[in-house]
Amino acid sequence: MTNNSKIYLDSLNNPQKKAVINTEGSYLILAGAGSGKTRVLTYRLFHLLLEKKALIGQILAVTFTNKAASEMKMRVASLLGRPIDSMWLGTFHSLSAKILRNHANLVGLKSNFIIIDKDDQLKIVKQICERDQINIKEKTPKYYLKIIDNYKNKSVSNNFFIKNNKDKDIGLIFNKYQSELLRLNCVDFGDLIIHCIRIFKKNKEVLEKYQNQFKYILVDEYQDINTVQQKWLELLYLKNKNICCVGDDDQSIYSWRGADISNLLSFEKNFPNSTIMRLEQNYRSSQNILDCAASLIDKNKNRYGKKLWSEKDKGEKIIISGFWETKDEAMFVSDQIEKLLTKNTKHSEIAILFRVAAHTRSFEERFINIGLPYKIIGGLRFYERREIKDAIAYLRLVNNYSDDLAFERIINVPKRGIGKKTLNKINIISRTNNISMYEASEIFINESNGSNLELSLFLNNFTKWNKYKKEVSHYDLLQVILEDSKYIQYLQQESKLMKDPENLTRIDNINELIESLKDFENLEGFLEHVGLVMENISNTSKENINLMTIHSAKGLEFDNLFLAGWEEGVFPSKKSIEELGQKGLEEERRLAYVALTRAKKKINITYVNQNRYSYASHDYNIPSRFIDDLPKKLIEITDSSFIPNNDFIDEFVNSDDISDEVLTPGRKRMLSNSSFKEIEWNLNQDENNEYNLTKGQKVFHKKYGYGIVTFIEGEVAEVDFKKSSQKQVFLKYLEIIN
DNA sequence: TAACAACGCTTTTTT
DNA sequence: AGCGTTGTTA
Repeated sequence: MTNNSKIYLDSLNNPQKKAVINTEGSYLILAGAGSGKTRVLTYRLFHLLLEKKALIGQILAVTFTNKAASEMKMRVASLLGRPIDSMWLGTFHSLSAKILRNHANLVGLKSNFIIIDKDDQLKIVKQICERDQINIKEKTPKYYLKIIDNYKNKSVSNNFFIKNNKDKDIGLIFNKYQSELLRLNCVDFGDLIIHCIRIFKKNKEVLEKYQNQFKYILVDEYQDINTVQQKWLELLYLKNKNICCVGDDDQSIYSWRGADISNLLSFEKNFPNSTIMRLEQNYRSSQNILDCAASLIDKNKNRYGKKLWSEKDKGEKIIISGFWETKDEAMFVSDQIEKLLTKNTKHSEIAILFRVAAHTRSFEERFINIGLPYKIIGGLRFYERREIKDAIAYLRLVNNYSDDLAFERIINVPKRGIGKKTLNKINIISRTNNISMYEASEIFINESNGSNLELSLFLNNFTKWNKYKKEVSHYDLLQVILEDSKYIQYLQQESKLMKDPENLTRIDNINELIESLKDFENLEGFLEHVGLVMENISNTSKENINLMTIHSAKGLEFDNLFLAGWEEGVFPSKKSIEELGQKGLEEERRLAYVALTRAKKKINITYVNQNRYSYASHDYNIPSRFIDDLPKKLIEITDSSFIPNNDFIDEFVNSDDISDEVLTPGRKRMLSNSSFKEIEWNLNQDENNEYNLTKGQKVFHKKYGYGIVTFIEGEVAEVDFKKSSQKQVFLKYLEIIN
């Protein structure tokens, strides 16, 4: 190979180049945010192929999400100029599923096993509790499931689990849960990997086959892998011992899912003779943003430590704004966004990040009002919607009559008068004869001389659909099924009754599902995809503003970033701190670090004083401590609740009646909307005159709580607050307490 | 079996 | 406050 043909290496800096061309041995690449990690990974893959170190099928590349996998696949394919479909590139789960399908019999499964989701898992646990009469008052099925799931992130052995739990019920439930999964020919997410490891350990020849096949292993987001995944990697690595893991300890944000940074910290132990490399030049963010992020993450104690630097300009300060209510926050952000849009900023370069998925709501309302296009990434996942799961359950059952979980889901949807009693009888037949519910219901009908008309109609339909399956395309099949089963009719009826406005979109979702079916060659392919892909289908090429949680923003970047909900309790999450103390706080801080480092140019942070959860409206939130962690010189704070004359309010109060020019397009649209009502600004100065505040008066303040007035001048009072020091506050924000 | 009332829990993050 | 789950009744 001449140097000429490696021209692609010229676009890399030196550390990056080293990370690409050192192919033999074990490497840990500590890649800071925005340091070109993905680039290094794709180039490394490309390099391996170009240098003929390995064939496409001899590389194992593990990513964190399916999205990342398909993106990498695309990038490498375009560098290479040919498709790389035969590369083993995917998530731990999808790769494990692929392996497991080939050797399912070795762990007592059939190769057409079904991958179940949380709902199905929970259903099984519930059934077990019911059958064994386990009290679920104090410890709910959800709790048991959580323990099982957590355990499956940590260990491969079932026995260990039973031995180490004092709670007898958990051991019992765990055992029954596992045998129930086997009986139903199912696996949960954790099992996918665990079964693989079991196969590897018990069957040397299988393990060797894969060990020999995978000459090179690549792992992305290494900081977020759990103990079981680490074991999986170690087994496959042992033969060729070429592994390259890329990660950033500062961006580990999945400990609640079993991610264990100690994997990263003990890399040299797990993969002996390894080399650690660092990528510290940041190509993404302005210097100010980097400095802010650095000063924040510096507060964490448990970290490798690295210093990111950039050749970019200082850039703009981070703007921090506080509001009373969530709708004020949404309004401010949407106005800022409209300003950006008038400056020809692309929608796709704008993102709003949330700690909690549910908090997108007030923003959505606002965007719908003013007609801004947005999309929610992550959020309510498409495949988790009720109607989608129903439709898929029909498909699952047509595809495989012994899919009992699918059977139970749709046997009475839409209502066929087949309730608990009938179902119970079928269930008993199924269990005593060791047959599927579907077969059991055939027997049930024969025994009852076909008296259950609805049930026999249901079964007849399936016989019919099963025939269709061979004759028509899978998307036509779904259409037929949904009509024959009167499912569509049922949705239409529901939406007519207006019980739930959601029902209108349900039919749209079904249509979208039928459309997306066309992307798959056959039904089996689609069902495999659905089992593994928990992400939304994003077929919208339209320009949209991006709304998502910080977790799902991992790996992404945007010019303009809005970070909403930076309040104590929300972010850092109260729950996280309560459950894990200092550790929890550090993870929250890493999350904040991830959030900040998504931005290329500009960051707006917002917080809201009033508690977001109105059912507990007695508490008021204070700004996140993470705001205090940012260097004062690099930020600008505007808190409308304390400075009523700030720009934001001026602009709003005046803009409606003064000048058209200040009106953003969205605001115009909204004002022309008859149903729009102006937001009530709590700025009525006259009210304050009614306050007869005197020195020594007990008062309540929404932000600082209870206190005693020590001094009054004009509109401002000095108050000695119980929970805080002496503060100067506006009279109008004080409530008199008698 | 289905409809309705009562109750209690929610708001962390996802393959 | 609003949802889903459980219990009660027709």
